[in-house]
This record gives sequence, C-alpha cells and structure tokens, in this order.
Amino acid sequence: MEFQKRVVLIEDDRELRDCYKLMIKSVDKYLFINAYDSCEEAFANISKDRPEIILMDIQLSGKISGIEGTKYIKLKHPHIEVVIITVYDDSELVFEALRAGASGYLTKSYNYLELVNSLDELTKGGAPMSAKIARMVINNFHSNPNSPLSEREKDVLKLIAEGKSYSQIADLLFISKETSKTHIKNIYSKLQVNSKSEAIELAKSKRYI
Amino acid sequence: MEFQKRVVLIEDDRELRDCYKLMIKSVDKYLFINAYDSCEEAFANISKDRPEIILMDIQLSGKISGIEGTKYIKLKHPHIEVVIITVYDDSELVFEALRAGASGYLTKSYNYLELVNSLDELTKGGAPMSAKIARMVINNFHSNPNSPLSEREKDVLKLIAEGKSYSQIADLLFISKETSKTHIKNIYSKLQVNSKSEAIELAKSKRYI
DNA sequence: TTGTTATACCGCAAAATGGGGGATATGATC
DNA sequence: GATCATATCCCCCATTTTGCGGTATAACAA
Repeated sequence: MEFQKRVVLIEDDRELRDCYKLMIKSVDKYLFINAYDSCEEAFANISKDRPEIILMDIQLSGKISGIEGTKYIKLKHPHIEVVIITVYDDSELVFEALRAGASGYLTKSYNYLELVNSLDELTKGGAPMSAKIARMVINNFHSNPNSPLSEREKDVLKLIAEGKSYSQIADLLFISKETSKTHIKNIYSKLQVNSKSEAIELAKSKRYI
Repeated sequence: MEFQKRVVLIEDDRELRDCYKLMIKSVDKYLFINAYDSCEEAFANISKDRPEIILMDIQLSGKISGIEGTKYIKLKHPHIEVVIITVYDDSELVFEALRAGASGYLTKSYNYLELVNSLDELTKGGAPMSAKIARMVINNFHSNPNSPLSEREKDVLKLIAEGKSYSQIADLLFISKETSKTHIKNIYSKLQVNSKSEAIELAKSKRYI
C-alpha cells in the first residue's frame, strides 16, 4: 500500500528487535521492511529497502556507531527520518545524536502506545522525544537569569563570541571603539577573567549569554 | 489537597481564559488558582497565589510581554514552571521564549486532552511542545552534512568561535601554531572569506559547525 | 549619596592576525 | 601511477588587536 511509511530497524539486541518488529507490524500505517543488527548491513540494503523512517539503536556491536550511522544517512539520504532508540540519556550523547541529524530521541521502553505515538508524531512533522530528553533539549536554551552582566554587556559579549573585534563591535552597536573596550574591561572585571576566550567559556558554561 | 499542582493562567482573551479554566478545573491533579489578563496583575498576586505552574499567553495587552514576564518569573521565582500558550509559531519568538526560561511551548488549541497531557508531561519532568515546535527545536541542533570543511577544520573553527587564539588552538589540539594557521587559511579559502568573524558567521548560518 | 550603566578618550607594550611563500606524508580516488 | 584532499610543519612581514593603566560625563536607581 502506497500510503504506508516504510520502516527499517537497526538494533542488535534480538529481544528488543523482535519486540519492536511486532509492534510496528501491528499498525496499518507503517510497513515494517527489515531489521538489521548493524549499520553496515542496513546500509548495504538501503537502496533496496527504501526506508522513510529508520529506528536506530545508538550502541551497536558493529564498527559504525548509531551516531556515525545517523550522520551517514543524513548525508546520503537526507529525506530519511532517523529516530534514536536507546537506554542512554547522557546529555552529550543526546546532543551529539541530534547534531548528527536525528529527528527524535526515545529512551527504550517496551510500551506499545509510546512507540506508535512517536511514529505518529514524526509523521505529522513533529520530533518525538521522551519526557526527560525533551526537558534536556529545552534546558539547553535556558539562559541564566542571574547573570551579573548588564544587557549591553551581554550584547558586547555575544559579538565577541561571534569573533568580532572591538572596532567591528563598535560599528555594529553604533558606539565608539573605546566604548566597546570599556564594556569589555567591565565584563572581564565582573567575570574575573582577562581574555576573550576565558570570558566566552565562563559566560557560556554559566549561561550568562 | 497537598498533592495538587497550583496553576495560574495569564491570558487576555476572555473566551480562551474561560475555556482553559474549565479544562484545568475538571482535573483533580491540578488546582486552578486564578486567571489574569496581564502579567502586572498576576505578579501583584504571585505571593498570595503561590503557583507551581503558570500558563502564559505571549501577546498580552499589558505593558509586559509574555517573554518579558517569563524572564521576570524565572528571575524571582525560578521554581515556577512557565508554559507558553500562543497562536504564534514564528521561530524567533519560540527560541526567545525558551531562552527566557519557558519549560514548554504550546500552540493554542481548544483540545482538552492535549492540554491535560501537556500538564502531565510537565509534572513528570518533561517539556511539553506541539509537534511543529518540537521539530523546530530539534532542527536547531542539526548540522549540515554537506559542510565543505574537513573534521579537523571544523574542530579548528569551533575553537575560533570560542574565542581561542591560534596558539591556544594549537595547544588544545596538540599541533603546532603553524598548523592551526594553515588550517585557518584553508578554511578561509574554502568559505571564501578572510577573517574570523566572517568565517564564524558563514559557518553558523549554513550550519557547517 | 553612592552605585550602576552607558558613553568616550589617551597611551603603551605585547600578542594576534592575515597574507605570502614552501614542505612532507598519508590516504583515497581515479 | 597520478592526482586530490588532508594533516602536519616552517619562515617572513606589516598591520591590527588586545589587555591594562588611567580619566571623565550624564542618566538613573537605590
């Protein structure tokens, strides 16, 4: 049937693989094409399988990790939606997977409804995420409301972080070069640092900007 | 009842206000405290109301916008969870709201289940988002797989964007200063620019890094 | 009244930058 | 086997930037 979404699964745990397979097969909207236990195998068959959605485990026994695999897929077949399924919710791993091009990130569960809802979310243009992941992703945006920097100083520091020089900042903010230098001196003194890189590092780690 | 979450609504459309009020009142888990049509009024009563969740419209008739209001709340009462409810899904507005400290972002709907599910998501530590918003947020992470830069060059450019000097980059990557200069020269030539700021600007706008 | 913010100026020595040149070694790709 | 991309390293040089030391004014808030 043409309206069905073609789904491929990459997961090296046999039990989980069978479980997901059953869940997907039971829904009309999705057409379960194949399951592989490594990216290598999946990629060898990708032209034949023509998946629209790939469910990808992140820790795989093969040479290619789920993150590397995601990068490869988005490079060669950008229209394919990759959803990560994993037990790991380490923040760096999550953000790496998203940077690699994943369209969703689910922490493993045998819950039937959760998986099907996630596929539905994806199909209607969403980005399925488990609750904890969603919070991590949102928190990534939050800036610290207790920044010691004034609004103007934040403006200046943001431009510093974009690689602008004092003179460029002056031009962009319609102030003199000396004023941008003064702002930067004040920023350094507030943050107790004495170079651009330290200021950027501290401000980013504490989310002052 | 102590287990109930205290909810305050800030919304200046009377019809929507009544609608949300009814929805929230109908669920045992949530205690509808009050509805206001401006941040000013809500803030005047915040110590009395002691809300744990604030549902906030983004375009308000008062002087304080929903985004300003969110900033204020997260500054003075960081434990309060703010969820934005709005008709607008302009990407800059969404990201501004999230940077301001919002824990969720819902595009308005009179759908009962959607609202209650969202509050439940929030309560269990998630970040409720409408499908389209979730995708916008995730897309914000995606890096361009067609970057002309090599992995090493990306490493170098990322450090440039952190304000590091050639010598600092050399130390961090365990290469000589001359090598970092060579990488940067190659980056400039690939991106057709000739300064740090141009390289950062172009690379960020095209998501090369 | 004191403090913060935003603006502006001067001088100076050290550091960084951007451009020019050239070099070697390792892979992959053709 | 030739070519290309990548990653590493070196030299020179003029110009700009940076960081630090000052000082100063005007607005506004606590």
